[in-house]
Amino acid sequence: MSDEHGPQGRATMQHVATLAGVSLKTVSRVVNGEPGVSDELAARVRDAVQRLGYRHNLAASNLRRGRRTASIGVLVQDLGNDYCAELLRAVEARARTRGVVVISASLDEEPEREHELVTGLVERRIDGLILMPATDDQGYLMPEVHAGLAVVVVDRAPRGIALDAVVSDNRAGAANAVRHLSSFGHRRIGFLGDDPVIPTASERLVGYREALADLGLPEDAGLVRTAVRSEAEVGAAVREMLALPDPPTALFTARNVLTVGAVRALRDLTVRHAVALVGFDDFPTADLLDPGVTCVKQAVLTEGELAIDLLLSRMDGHQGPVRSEVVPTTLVPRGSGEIRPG
Amino acid sequence: MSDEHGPQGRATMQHVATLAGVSLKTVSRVVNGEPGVSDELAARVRDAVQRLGYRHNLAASNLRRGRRTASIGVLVQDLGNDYCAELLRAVEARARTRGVVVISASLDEEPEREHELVTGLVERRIDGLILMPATDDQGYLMPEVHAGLAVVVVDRAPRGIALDAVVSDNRAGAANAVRHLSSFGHRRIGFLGDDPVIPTASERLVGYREALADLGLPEDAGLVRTAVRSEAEVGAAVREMLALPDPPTALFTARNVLTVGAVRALRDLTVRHAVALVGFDDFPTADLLDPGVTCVKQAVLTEGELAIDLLLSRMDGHQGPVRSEVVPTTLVPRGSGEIRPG
DNA sequence: TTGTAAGCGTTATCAC
DNA sequence: GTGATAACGCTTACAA
Repeated sequence: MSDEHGPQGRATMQHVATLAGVSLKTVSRVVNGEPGVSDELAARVRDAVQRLGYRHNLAASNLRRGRRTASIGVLVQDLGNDYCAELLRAVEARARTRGVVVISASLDEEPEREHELVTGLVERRIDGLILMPATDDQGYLMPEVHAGLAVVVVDRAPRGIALDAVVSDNRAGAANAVRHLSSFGHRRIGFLGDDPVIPTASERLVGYREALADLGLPEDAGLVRTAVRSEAEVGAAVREMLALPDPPTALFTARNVLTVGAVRALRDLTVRHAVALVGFDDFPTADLLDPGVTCVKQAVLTEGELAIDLLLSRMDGHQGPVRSEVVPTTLVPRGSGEIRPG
Repeated sequence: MSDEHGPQGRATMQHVATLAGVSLKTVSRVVNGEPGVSDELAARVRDAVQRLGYRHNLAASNLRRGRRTASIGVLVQDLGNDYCAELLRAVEARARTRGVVVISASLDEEPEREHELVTGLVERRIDGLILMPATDDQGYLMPEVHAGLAVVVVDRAPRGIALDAVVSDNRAGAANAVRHLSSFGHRRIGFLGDDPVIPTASERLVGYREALADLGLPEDAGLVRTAVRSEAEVGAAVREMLALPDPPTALFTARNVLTVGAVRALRDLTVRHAVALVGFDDFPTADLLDPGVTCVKQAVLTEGELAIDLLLSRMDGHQGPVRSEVVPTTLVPRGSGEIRPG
């Protein structure tokens, strides 16, 4: 509460020891709650700690102990995205119970950032890493894993290296969306997705195609738009697709941002009750829109919990072979996906 | 890429030096890009670094250098909330340009967690802290600030200590919402807000009351509901309020989660086009709902940038008096706030 | 250009 | 019980 020391710099154990009139080691014992210190000295030490505003220096402590830093990194594409934010929350909750702090950052699909951030985190000696990769090869992590870094990849399957992973069943989820639309009579279903270099985007496209093939529906190249990145771009894509001579009667959007953009476009075109829509990845107000937006919901909470559990087990020394969890999705019908062709 | 060392433990500079056949100091020079090392030795060192998978240990480096850790903490209420997530993104973007990593966590309005997390971060010797307080007194930060920790408080004014702060103009924003509704003929405007121990909640309530007084409208205790915490609770509150003998013709919800809950309730009651609604704090699909939801929008990006700029300036040694930024809000009319009384 | 010594704040070892 | 001393991995002086 007081200020025995200057406005700059922290008191060290030595300062505390001097003020308390004891040795450095005694302070260390008190601070670490080790037994074998008389009540009187312990009290003197605690008093000095208070007066100096002493705070234990974990960096120095870990350096000497050779212990872990009790910190993990979580690298996702965009902390502003609901999927990523929820994932982080799930990880954080579980990490806190272990006294582990979470260093998080967004990659924005930039491989460069992934490299930079991983380097920064490794130099800070994080104990574990949960990664939603922006690179198309995570082989560069090999030395880190070898040196004892625990790594779990989420949302996208790891490439170029065998790592524990947690992913949604993207193919099955996408295929299910198409089958759902087909069951309501649609035969011309448009696909709007991200750049297929992003594994989830390509998996969802594969699922779309598989379902079309299964259903005996022809694939029309004009109804497939990939590399649609933003809400603005998806609006233009929807407009173009619906202006085709033989337009689709239903749309499947492969990411939540694209779904919202498509809803906006359909509303502007006043066809929101005429063109069916199913989106991959849920979003908070999907049920409040008119019509409600039918979504393929990912079990984000489950994925986050699986990821942190896998990570913690590795951090605890688990040495077994790589584990891969594929988490099923659920289709939530809300109206937009149950519109019949006009 | 190779594994000269075991699956546990990291190579140190000494290992590199031995393998390269040079002194420890030479390795240090190469790793830190200091001049004055012959090309040949530098190459030998780099080769050894590669082979051993050596990574610079920032903790040890900082310990000796007495330098900063190039890390900051960001403690918000809920990383899943759009306001918090956007704030974090803004902070993160700016921090990255300075090589500063961000350790983030959610407090969920629990003072205990704030204390725990701050302690953990201080023990890790973060250079700065951006805090959305869950405590009603941040005086406990005094010794940390004194010891050189840079702190900026966001969203809620600091209490019990003078700190740099960035807050929305909650009173003016709330008052503006009420005036807006009044200008459309409403005289009975319901208030739904959080627990008034939360400063933003009480400020918004004050703004509501001030506007009523200014407009010469009577305040009806039955139209004011505080301590509404969740989406579920707000639904019940809306139902009760609208069941009153003399129900409100308009609602003002003081937080985005409550706004969404109110929209859901109004829809379920099939009065969404009959009862006006203005919400404090914008949310992503507010324009897509039917009617669009009129919101008092906070300049989150601006707030985040101001916060990190204030923090960085303190971290750079700025010693001036405490600065307090009050960021204006904007009312965005979208339909729900322009409904006239029935 | 390269290497040696000491020390950053802490803890482990082993004496007193 | 308590305290000297060395050491963790690194960088700053200062020599060579």
